[in-house]
Amino acid sequence: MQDQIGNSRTTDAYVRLKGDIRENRMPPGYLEPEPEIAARLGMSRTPVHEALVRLQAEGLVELVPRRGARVLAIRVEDMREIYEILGALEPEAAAGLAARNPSGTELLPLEKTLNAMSKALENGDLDGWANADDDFHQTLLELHGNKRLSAFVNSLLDQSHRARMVTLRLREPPIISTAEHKVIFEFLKRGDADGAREAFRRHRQRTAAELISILENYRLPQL
Amino acid sequence: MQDQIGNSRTTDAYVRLKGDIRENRMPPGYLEPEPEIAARLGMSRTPVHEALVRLQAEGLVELVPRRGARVLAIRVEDMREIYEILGALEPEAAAGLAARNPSGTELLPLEKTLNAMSKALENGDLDGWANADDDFHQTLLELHGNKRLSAFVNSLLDQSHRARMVTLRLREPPIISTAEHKVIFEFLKRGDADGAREAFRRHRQRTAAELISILENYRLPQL
DNA sequence: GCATTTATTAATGTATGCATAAAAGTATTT
DNA sequence: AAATACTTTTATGCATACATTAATAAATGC
Repeated sequence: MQDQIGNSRTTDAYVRLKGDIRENRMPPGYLEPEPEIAARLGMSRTPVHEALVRLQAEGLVELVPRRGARVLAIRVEDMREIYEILGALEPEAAAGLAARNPSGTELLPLEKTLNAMSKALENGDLDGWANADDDFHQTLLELHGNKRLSAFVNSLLDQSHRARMVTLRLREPPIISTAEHKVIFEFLKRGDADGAREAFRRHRQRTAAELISILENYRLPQL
Repeated sequence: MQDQIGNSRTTDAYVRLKGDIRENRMPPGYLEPEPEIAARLGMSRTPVHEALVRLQAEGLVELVPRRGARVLAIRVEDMREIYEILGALEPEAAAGLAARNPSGTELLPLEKTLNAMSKALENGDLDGWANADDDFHQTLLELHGNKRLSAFVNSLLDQSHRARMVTLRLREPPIISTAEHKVIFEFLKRGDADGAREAFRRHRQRTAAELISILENYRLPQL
């Protein structure tokens, strides 16, 4: 009696809960006991608990001793931590990728995300833009090939997803950001490691500063 | 009927298994079914399974469908991945710490690890040296304060621990390494961010090259 | 009416049972 | 003796039962 599509119940619970958190159906601060979640997902506590442990390891929820699982809010300090790490890792990855002079074919998946980004920007589709943005960063890391690096960055992007989505709506359309991605892409294509690194670093510094100043100006200590 | 010292059985299992892996009592490739582990640790399968899931998330074991948990070997590519990430993160952390001009008092715990390192080196105590080395890196990150960064680097150090211990015995005493740590410390004390970053970068580059060349020369594709 | 104590509820950690399914071992046939 | 089919063992995923203990509600004393 396995589940319809997915593999294990645990994975199913994990995916669904993560989606709920990502899309704010389970907003930050939301606290729900495991038995309730289990009932909601139509399974027993065991797989739910395992999924929650995974989500806790990824920093998305906190297991509160006798209360249940609480969806963690993202505070400004969290964003600082996350951007500091991204700012150290992603430029190096970009440089590494550029250094081995990737072919146009190899960079094709990355180019696709750029096109998606531009199109979404034209259409004023912010959600689409954010997805393409995530895709760009993930694809770049996959091309670079360091599995641990890409898994970790992915988890940081997951953690910050909600905050980025909120601030995206509190500012001008991401024209500069889109352009910066293109610049990074050009450096990669040209095989210019230092250029790619610096471009990425600037991009990260700018986005970090922007996001944090929005959080502070709008008095959003957490979301 | 809680356990003697520890908190939960799960944590107890986690700590013990991690220790077993770290100290090679469960060598790479070692495969053991969960019920057997549970019997060995004197508890039921549930907490053992949870502990194994945690260890799997940290990249120390692999859960093989109907066989049990296998201790993962560290291959050269893994070491490359790990050192690439450390090489990007640690120098930035050191620079960040230096940039805020830490006081001598604040750096005291770090200085202690340096002394321990020197002493261990004098006594030819390689295990002691390796512990002090780990302590230095961990302490530096704790001082820097980025929790996510320090947790992640810790997990990378855990993963590479065995490999580093083996190579440590296949080379000259770590005189240069010890000196490099002192140099990094001096830059931190002086509040020289760029100096600290570069010193750390050189340290990581050298140790990575050294370790990988040992693995290759001794034909140790995995350990 | 308020504080303190007691009783109740409810959530978690752990153990265990069960069904499923893969491995391993055995037997049968050729 | 080898290959195939069959049986047995065993490991896992999930469900569920139980004990412990925290949180809440109720009750008692002041």
